[in-house]
Amino acid sequence: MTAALSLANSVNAAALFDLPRPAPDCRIVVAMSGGVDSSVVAALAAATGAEVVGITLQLYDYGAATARKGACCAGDDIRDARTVADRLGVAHYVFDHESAFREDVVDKFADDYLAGRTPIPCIRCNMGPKFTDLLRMARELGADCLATGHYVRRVTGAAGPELHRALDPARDQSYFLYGTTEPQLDFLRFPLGGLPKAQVREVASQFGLAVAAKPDSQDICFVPDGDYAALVKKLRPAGVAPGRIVHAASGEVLGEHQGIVHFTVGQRRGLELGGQAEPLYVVALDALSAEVRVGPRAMLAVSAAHLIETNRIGPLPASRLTAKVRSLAKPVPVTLDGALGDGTATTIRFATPEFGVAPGQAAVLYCGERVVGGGWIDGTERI
RNA sequence: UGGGGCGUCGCCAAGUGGUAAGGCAGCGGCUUUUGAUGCCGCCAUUCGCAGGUUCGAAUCCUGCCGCCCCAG
Repeated sequence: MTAALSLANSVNAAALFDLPRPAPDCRIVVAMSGGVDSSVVAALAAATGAEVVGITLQLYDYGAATARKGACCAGDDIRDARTVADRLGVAHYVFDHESAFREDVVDKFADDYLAGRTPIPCIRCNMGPKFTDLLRMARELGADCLATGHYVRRVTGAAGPELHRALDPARDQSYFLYGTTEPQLDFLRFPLGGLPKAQVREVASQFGLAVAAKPDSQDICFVPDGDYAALVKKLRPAGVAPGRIVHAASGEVLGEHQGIVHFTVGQRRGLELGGQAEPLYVVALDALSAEVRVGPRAMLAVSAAHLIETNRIGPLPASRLTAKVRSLAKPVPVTLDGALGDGTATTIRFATPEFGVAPGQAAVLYCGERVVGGGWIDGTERI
């Protein structure tokens, strides 16, 4: 009671879900990872008066991961989600999604690294398990929408729902969601996109949720100890081979390495190349020769990036396009060289050189606060 | 075993009598739902070894060891 009252003063729960009918007639499925954010979403959903069904996908079950802080969707986190659901008095289902997660996310993660790319499993997880599989389950359950704890906003524009950056730029997760299709977006809700994280934790406390003080998740959830290279080696023992470290400009062999999977374009540390006048960075990775090419920072500058499998959300603006090549970065001005969306390939050109653009990462396009789309970086044009 | 040069932190490298710069690498931390970058902090009681001179030496002297170059 108290919780609901004080909540009413700070947040209008119903407005956050943009429901098609009066709340009591609605069914909201909430994707519950076991963390604070999705737990608060569940609480807010319950506060609307709608029927709430929490779903947790069990994505992996590495024993070592269960006790790890910052993980999600396995072991303790599933128990946390259940505890929250019980507390809120809402239904909660756990689905074993390990094999699909492994196929859609983990295997591709390993293969990308072996190919000299730097994957972003979080984006693939959103595209597949969460926004395809879980979303289908929600529809099958007769839900009116699927709500998640992502910090991003769904705004209804003239041409339909749009995806916008979170109000709090420090929490914005739009980079990880550029692949959301318009039909998916139509069904999705992101109630936290307009709230600062501090307030989310506050709401969690107000509802008496045990996860209120739980640490934020970080790193790759399915890598138990942060040693992702070890996981790749475990999954693809034959694929990890040592090789040479070569200067990208002179061709001089500077050293050796224990596998291309340990590196990413733009990386400085871990090369163990002493005696240099200035720091050397990984400029390129060659999977065939197992060669790591390095050079001074200036060699990281690129003028353009080639994108594949692009997605577009909403209309493509004529100008004022910006792009992010990594999650934490200010969007920088770009121009688009080609079409965008429907899986086509395209090229973005940076107004000023961009540094450390790694193939396998994503480029996400914005027009102001709106996410216009994005794609996987397949290659770059050096300056 | 003739001549010349060099030997300072894992690497590069200042410092030539006054009590060990800096860079690279490494380590730790901050930041972070990818990988990175970045930022902050730490990192040689000791200068190839052994003696000597001096109030005081990495810096001067002697010997030894090691490496390099030119002569052979």
